[in-house]
Amino acid sequence: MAETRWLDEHEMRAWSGFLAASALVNRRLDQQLKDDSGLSHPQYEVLVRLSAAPGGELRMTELANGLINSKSGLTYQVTQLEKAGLVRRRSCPSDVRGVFAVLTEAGRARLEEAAPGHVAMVREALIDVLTPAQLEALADGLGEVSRRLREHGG
Amino acid sequence: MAETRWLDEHEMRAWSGFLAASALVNRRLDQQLKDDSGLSHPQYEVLVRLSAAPGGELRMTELANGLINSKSGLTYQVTQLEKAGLVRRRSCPSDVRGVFAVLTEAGRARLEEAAPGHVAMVREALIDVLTPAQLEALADGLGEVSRRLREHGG
DNA sequence: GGCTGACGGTTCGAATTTGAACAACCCTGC
DNA sequence: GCAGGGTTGTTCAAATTCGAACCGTCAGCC
Repeated sequence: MAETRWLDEHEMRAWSGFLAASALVNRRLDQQLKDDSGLSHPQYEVLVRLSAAPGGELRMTELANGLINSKSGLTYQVTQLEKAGLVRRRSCPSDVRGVFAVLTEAGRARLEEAAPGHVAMVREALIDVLTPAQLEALADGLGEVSRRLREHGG
Repeated sequence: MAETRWLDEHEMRAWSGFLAASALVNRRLDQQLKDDSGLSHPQYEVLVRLSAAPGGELRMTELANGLINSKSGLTYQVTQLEKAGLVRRRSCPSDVRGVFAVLTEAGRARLEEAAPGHVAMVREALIDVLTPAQLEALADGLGEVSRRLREHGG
């Protein structure tokens, strides 16, 4: 193995900033969502994805891909959402194994109710803190970072 | 309440990039650390902070501040590290309530063993993917973001 | 001295997460 | 047809997380 290239001061600053911001923003968002509308951040994410999908439904696998948690974590969250009546399961006609998660009316309503507060918090915690240049650097840089991790890791 | 200012396309790109990168990088790091040296990311963080502190020891509260997890989470992790012999607890002489977490020799050794692989992964996943300009924007922008969240939230 | 309020760390129960194991199913090539 | 290999979603046990409650202690103040 090659000699270790340690992080210089610049790199270290970026790394710890990223690490801290990542943890703090996530925590703050989860807090806000739970207090404001009784949804966890993972649950909110599921609802958002479903609402953006045609017909308000997605296969479990598609939902898990590029999402925060593992397959089993998704099963759990969808079950929770189903108990709350915000989502229901529908089996796929062309593939018996397949399962669609479908956004219910109540789910869409709940999402629309939660969205404004969520967006406001996203602005307050992250977006409105950054300069336009930083915003663009973040979009480009972190976009590339996640693209690579997605490819390389499944 | 004011009209909701939704995210425009630029802002949305930055936000989802941040969200995805945050989750993916964290997951990848945890994976690498666990496979490579049997430490979780939170545990590694604790060791790093201790090793950087004078005397290799810190009060629990100081350790919890600006760290990823809650007080009780820290208690748990320190207990785990103590079981593994990488850290030990020492009560504070001037304040009976206080507890120091002290890095043991084994702990320092384990950290030195784990560090190169960890840094390599940090580079691969994040640092080396970014341009110098992006790196600086990240350091400045996210630094400010976490500073504010720390102040405003405890 | 004794009261009051804040602090430091742990304990507790409940919720969530993960990877591995599993069962059922699809598809391809023969 | 039908064996083999990869998918799909769930189940399971174990680990981790959090917040709230808690106990002992400190500091200021009368």
